[in-house]
Amino acid sequence: MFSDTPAIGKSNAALHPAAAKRVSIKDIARLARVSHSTVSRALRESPLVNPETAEKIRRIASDRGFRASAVARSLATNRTNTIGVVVTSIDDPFVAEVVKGIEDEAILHDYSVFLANCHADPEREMKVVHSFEDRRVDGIVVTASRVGALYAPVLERMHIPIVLLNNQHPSQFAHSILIDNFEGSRQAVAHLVSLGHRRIAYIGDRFGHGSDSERFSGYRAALDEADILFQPDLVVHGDGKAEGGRHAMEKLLATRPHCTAVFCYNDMTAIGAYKTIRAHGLTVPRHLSLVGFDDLPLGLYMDPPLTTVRQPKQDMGRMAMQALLKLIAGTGAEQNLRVAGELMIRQSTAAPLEHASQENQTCHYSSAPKPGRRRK
Amino acid sequence: MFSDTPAIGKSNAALHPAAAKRVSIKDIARLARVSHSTVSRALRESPLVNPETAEKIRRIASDRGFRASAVARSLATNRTNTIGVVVTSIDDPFVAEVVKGIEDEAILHDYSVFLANCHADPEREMKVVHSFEDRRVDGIVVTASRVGALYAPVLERMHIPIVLLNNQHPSQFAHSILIDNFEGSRQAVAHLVSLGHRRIAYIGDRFGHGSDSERFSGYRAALDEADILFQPDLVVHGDGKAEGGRHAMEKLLATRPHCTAVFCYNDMTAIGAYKTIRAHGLTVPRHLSLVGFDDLPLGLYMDPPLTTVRQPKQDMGRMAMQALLKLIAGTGAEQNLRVAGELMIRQSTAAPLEHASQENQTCHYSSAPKPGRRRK
DNA sequence: CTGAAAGCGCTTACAG
DNA sequence: CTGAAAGCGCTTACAG
Repeated sequence: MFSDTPAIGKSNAALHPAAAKRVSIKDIARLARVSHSTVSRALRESPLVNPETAEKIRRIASDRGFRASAVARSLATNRTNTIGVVVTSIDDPFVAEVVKGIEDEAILHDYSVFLANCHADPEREMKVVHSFEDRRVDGIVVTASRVGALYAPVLERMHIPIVLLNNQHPSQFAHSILIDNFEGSRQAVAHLVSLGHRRIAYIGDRFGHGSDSERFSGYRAALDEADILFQPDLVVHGDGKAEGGRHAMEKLLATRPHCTAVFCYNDMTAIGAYKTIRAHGLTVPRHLSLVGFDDLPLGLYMDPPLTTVRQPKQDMGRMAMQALLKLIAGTGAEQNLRVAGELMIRQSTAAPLEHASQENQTCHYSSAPKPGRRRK
Repeated sequence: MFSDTPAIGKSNAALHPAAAKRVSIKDIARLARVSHSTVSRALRESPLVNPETAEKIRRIASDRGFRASAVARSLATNRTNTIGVVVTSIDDPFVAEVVKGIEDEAILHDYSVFLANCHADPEREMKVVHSFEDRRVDGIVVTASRVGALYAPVLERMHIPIVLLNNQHPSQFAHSILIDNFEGSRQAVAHLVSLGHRRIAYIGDRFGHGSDSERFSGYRAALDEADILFQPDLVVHGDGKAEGGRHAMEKLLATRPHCTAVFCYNDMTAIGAYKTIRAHGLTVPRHLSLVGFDDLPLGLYMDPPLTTVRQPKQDMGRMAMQALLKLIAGTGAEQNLRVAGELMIRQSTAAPLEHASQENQTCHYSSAPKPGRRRK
């Protein structure tokens, strides 16, 4: 029989000269002398096919290095087993860990992930989401979205579940994973209070940007709990990056009396603060205690290692994927998951100098200082 | 006409109850009273369609939020406009930057990128590559491949172009982008020599692992050029990570006489070395000069900032994508691109102490020390 | 400039 | 357990 020869590929190779002919399910069918339906079943481990036939088919397929086309399957099943992840920038250590969590979870469930940068540009973010729609991904996760709830109308017609991770747009969205900024910050500052600090500064992100206001609220709350008067001049703003932290710290060092501790919007801000502190010949934590937020690997290598609020980035990534999986399965409810941070106490925080030896470097604004420490 | 009503979606919605009916090219055709062929052409901006008709079709499509299925198109065209990137781990600052370069270049050419971790496990690496094959990606780039040339036979039948970036398998492969390890290391060490150092240590990766031997050769070459006798006890091995750097540095500090400078396999190794050096009450670069390799962002935040050999990671990513594009277009030649590193001189390197003030911390092994400096 | 037709490579009721 | 048939949503010669 002619149709039996190992010669593979139809004459349409002429149509796409560049593309090498790939063996298809039909080729395997011909070789195994069965219908392509049977091949399809055998390859998918359907119980509907005779075990011996199935084995034979699989052997032939494997011998030929045959791999069924996921794109053809997707067209037939209306599922791609694919998700899209849009990130601000992949070369951001925070994002990288989140993506790792997503990918690890995705692969467990036989999903592949598309990755796209949007450079924190809302327009690009929408563009990327649309390109994912074109690809018919089964779900999308967006980290640090700048669009957030504005998606709602677009999503309506897209029919693709989306979950937002640390949405930076100030509005609610049906499905999201969010770090508990308030509680994380409150604990960080409470830690400083418990060490005896009373003049505690806050270096925020750009004013009202991102999670700045939530973290600021946590800072305020901790102060209130300790009956420490809030001092507006102890609040300055950076830009969420080292550069901003450097400048903000300069401002802080220029105001008298000095603070004895600084809670930073995030680790990168703290990294910048270190630099300024060193430049002034001061030492952490001897002269100044420093706390960050995020727990980037970087903080571990600082001298001294940075006390910070850990965001379980990888877990958050996994959670996002799991939420997506539920939504895809149709068993997902609307929800905004709040993830707890964890205070990682390292060597950048200690009791203030004045505590150990009454130095004159700082003086008290707040009346009636509480007894040294305060424990929960 | 019945077929004219805006009612969209065929009755097959019953088959996939979960999947919401999507509007297809046929629905648009019905609304525009043209054939779906014409819709296809109009949407693809084919000159073969009447401008007015095209405009009308596009308007209708856009009103309905219609987005043509890339998967259907892929099946028809035998191109997915998709590439796969396999990385050891995405939460590695080196990898992240490379991926960014790839993605930026990909998006320019309307390509989407699949990302997959392989955890430096050759088996997983092959698995991931096969999953990419299933997805019919047009090309694949593998960073720090552990399989390398072993791919050859598999690739033969896969018919998917692959380019390797910093292949870690000690063998040649048709298409690769590689940093010039030898020359980068040679320059790094020559820099130390030029500062007056003569007892220069090398902390490698695990012996013979990765690019260790190439970087070691560069070290040797620089020594030879300066007529410095190679001292085996000045070569120790870490693991390419901070932990290994710490231990290796301990070993180095335990051998007498001390070295005055250390060239590290990479930045992470150097980061570990910093820690040990500080722990011994010594200071960089006063007591010891330190040079890394890679130029991770991290190095900038060290105290002092780390002198290192920069790998143009993003550029290398772009180059990999460009090479892939050529291969896909069929205009690619076999080639192994060597990329030049760049010595970034920062504050972790300086003249040795003995130079400034003859201290007794080190003594010379090599006979006939050359006159202090040596410039090219 | 337009439409009818064939085809891409699978899946899956349907009928043996 | 198996095969023939229809369909997934596009593209693209082919013939007007």
